[in-house]
Amino acid sequence: MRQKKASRAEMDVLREVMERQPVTVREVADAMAAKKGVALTTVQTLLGRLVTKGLLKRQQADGAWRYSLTGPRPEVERSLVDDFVETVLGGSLSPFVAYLNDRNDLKPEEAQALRDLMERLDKEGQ
Amino acid sequence: MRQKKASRAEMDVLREVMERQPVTVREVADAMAAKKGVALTTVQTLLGRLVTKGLLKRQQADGAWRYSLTGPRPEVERSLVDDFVETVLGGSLSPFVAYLNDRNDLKPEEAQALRDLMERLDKEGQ
DNA sequence: CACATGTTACTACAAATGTAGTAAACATTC
DNA sequence: GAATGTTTACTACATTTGTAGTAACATGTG
Repeated sequence: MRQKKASRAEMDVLREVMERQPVTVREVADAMAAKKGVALTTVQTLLGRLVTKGLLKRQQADGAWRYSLTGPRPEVERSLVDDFVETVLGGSLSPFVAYLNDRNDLKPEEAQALRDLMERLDKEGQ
Repeated sequence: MRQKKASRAEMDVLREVMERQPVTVREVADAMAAKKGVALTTVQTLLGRLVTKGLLKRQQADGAWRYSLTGPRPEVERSLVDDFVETVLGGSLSPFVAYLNDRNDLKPEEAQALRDLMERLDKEGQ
C-alpha cells in the first residue's frame, strides 16, 4: 500500500506530530515557531493536507482537534526511509553507509541497533 | 553551503546523470524511457532546472551538451542523505536502522561497510 | 545546396506546494 | 450576555513542479 507522499513543509509538521501525538494545531505551531516563524493557519492547512493524504487522522478532545498518525509510528518512519532510498538513492544503500561513516555522533542505542543488525545478517549468512 | 533541493522528478534525472555522467539529454531520456515514458523535452527542462539549482553543470562535447554533477558524486549523495536525515527524520537514525532490519537483501559490500563502521565506532569508544 | 534529423531554446499551463488572511463558531469572563 | 480570546472552516494567491509543445539552429547526406 504505497503511501501518498508528504511535501517538505508537510514533513516538518508530520515530524512534530509524530513526536507529540495526539497534538493540537496550536501545539504544533508553537513547537515549530521556535525554529521557524510560521502562521497558525499555515500549520492548520498543512495538517489538513496530511489528513487528506491519509498520513494523519484527527479526533476531537476537549473542544479541539488532536492530530495523530494513522498508522504505527515505526511503520510510517520505515516507509519514509523506504521511499527515500528508492526515489533518491535508487535503491542503493552505499550513500547511507558513507553518510554514517562521516557522522560520528551516533547515539549509543543506534550504534547498538546497527551492531545487532550486523549480527543478524551474519547469522543469516549473507 | 546548503545545497538547493531537487524536486522528486528532478531526482529521477539527477540519479541517471550520476550514474552515466557526463551524459546528454537524449541518453538520460532513453535511460528513463525504460521505466517511465517521459518526453525528451521534459527531461531537458528538468536538466535545465538542475543546472539552475547548481546541482549540475554542462559542457559542450561534439555538438551536444553533456551534463554532469558540479561536485564529486559521493559528496552529492552524502548531502542528499544528510538533508533527508535532517528534514525527514529530524536527525534521528533509528528509523533507518529499523528499515535496515526489515530489509534482508543488503549487498555484501554494504553489509561489510556497515560492519566496518561499527568497528570504528567501537574503537572510538562509547 | 535542399532536406531530413537531431539538438537546443523558449513558452505554456495545469496541479501541487508554501504561506496566510478572514470570518464564522465556540468558549470564557466580567 | 456583551466583549474577548480560541479554534475551525474557507478562500486566496504567488511559486514551484511536472510535463510537454513549437520553433529555431545545426549538421549530415544525396
